[in-house]
Amino acid sequence: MGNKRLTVREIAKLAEVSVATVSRVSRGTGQVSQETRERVLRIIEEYGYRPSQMGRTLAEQRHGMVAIVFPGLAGPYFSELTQGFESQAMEAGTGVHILVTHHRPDSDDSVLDMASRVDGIAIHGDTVRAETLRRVAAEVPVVVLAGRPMDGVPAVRADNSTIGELTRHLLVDHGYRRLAFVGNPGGSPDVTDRWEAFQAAHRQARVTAPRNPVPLGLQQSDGVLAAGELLDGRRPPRAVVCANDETALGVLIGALGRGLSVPGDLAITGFDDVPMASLVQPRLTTVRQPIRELGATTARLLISGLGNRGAVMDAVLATEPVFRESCGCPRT
Amino acid sequence: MGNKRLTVREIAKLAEVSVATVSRVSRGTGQVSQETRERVLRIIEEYGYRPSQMGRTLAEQRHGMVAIVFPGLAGPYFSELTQGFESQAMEAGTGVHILVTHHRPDSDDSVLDMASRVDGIAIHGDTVRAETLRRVAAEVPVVVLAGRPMDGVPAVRADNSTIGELTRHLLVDHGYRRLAFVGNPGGSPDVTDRWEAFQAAHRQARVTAPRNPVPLGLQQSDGVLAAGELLDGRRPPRAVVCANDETALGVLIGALGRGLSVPGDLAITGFDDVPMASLVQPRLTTVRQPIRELGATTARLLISGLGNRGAVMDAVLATEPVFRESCGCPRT
DNA sequence: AAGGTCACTGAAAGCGGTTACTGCAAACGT
DNA sequence: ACGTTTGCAGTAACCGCTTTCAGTGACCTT
Repeated sequence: MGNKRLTVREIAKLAEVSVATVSRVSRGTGQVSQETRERVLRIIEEYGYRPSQMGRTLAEQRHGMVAIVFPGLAGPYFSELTQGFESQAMEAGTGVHILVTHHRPDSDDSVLDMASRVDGIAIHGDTVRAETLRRVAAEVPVVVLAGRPMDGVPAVRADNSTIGELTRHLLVDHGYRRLAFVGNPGGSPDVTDRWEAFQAAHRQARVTAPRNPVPLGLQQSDGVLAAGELLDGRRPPRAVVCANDETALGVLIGALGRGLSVPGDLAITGFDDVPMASLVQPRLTTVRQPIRELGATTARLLISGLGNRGAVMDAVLATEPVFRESCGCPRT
Repeated sequence: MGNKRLTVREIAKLAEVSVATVSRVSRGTGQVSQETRERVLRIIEEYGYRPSQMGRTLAEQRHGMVAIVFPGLAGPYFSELTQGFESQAMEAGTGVHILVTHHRPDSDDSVLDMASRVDGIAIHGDTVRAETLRRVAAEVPVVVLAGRPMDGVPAVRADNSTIGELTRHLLVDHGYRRLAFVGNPGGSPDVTDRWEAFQAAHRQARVTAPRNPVPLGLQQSDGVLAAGELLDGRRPPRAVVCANDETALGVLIGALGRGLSVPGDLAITGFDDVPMASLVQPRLTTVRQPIRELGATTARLLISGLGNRGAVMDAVLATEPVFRESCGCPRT
């Protein structure tokens, strides 16, 4: 186990050729006679030689690898995002390095460090400080994922304003009053946008919006916590607009567990349209966001951007409201 | 953006010293006079020089990086695992590369490729073929995570047999008959173990076990699907033993959505004791598994094993049953 | 038959660091 | 006063691979 690997030179010696020829054979470039090629291949096969990536990287001046930086990876959102990103990277023959910050304060260092291990970095909104973002962008191409473009760093994001349509639907079409918003606007640019769209919809409908959101995280357990906070209080809301589906599902579980009827006693909406959203009872009204496409677009922009600068600077992907039963609409 | 980085030689020229001195200053080794050190540091600061990781790697013959290979990363399990692994790696000053296979057939290549980019690899059970595992282990230290040791490759795992205690509890203490098992034993060594412990408990209690499990994945949505399959059939089970908490929560949601009472009409148990397990209503009876510790132990074993061979070969972490209300026990 | 083309192969120069070894001057010991 | 230690800095040899450039026959052309 862990035997030291053979190098080109050793293989070259064994095959009685020069290192140049071994390199040509192993990467299939240049011309090598049929006979020599076979001899070298036999030796490579026999000794299980695989060229060292670090040697290759150093010589080629490229890593064949990009990184994607996340705050955390719980929940289906990041899973989908990664898949979209990876599938696209794979097509370009590029590896993907996933870096999770877990909101650690020293994670900015890791990101900086990463800059000299990859050819490009996609950074999820609000995972590193602006200063760090600039320094990283000075070394390698960077794309902001689910955030706003900044200092010439392009961004890819989804249209969060659609949550305003959902809010309008609850206020106007269903006539609900006293809505609550679950999500921490300070936590990510996405949630900031959504909270603002929620407020804007209230203004348009001339209904007073709640002064504060319920500033919790984006996981299902946060939704359950939010349900406790909202429903055990003395003036529970009539409807809850959640920053994402996970928290909406948490609120739903919390409400059902308390014997409440959804949407009868409490209407609930989410954002993302994860698989669970259409599986629960009642099915969740939400906003469909092309998460996988978001990841794929980011990867494309990042990888193509490695060559040519100054293409798309701010890709905003369309989203659409999905009306199901959790808001009070009849099943169609 | 993306300017080419400065090299040691350029910094050396700017600071009017040799590359050796720059290297000594930047890594804080060897002796350098106060005066020279300050001059070099000033230049480094001024030009924002950061030594290239790949140059360093090549010279030092170590990457300062280990990898962890997962089948996917949906759900809290992998999130916890990663955190445990990373926190431990961080203490050792080692970076972590996360590789997600998504069950792609060509992912074995990525894993092999990874072998020349890191100093060690932790591979989650059943994510790569045995043959691949051997080849990787021939190049770098490898630890199997949540799987069995193999061909001299050490493993770290949790004691899955405790699910047998839970099964016994349902059969004997509660006297339930007609249990179902949700999980695909072919999907991972963990589920294999759990399915076997489930069957063994039936034999011990002299109750006929169901012939087949409900072979679905480990995500919450799979649990909802399982609920559909089990509860809409003509002989629904009295209790469901799920391979993990996520599916158990899915089954719970499915059952509640159908207007069933849990545990009155259907008892449910899980495995993992994720945060949600104690938040839902009724709270979930499950097996507590030290997921974070599992990750941490794996990292420790992997990183320490880089130096000395032949230490622990099979670490089995203890687990314990957690009896709450979803199995039918009264709330304590 | 001389000159040119072509296919193949090897020697050597990097890529960006680290570090063993060497050199030099100043300080020290006897 | 002379040899020795000590502190500091530079030269050059790697680390594993790619690639340019040059060299060598064999084969064509006129």
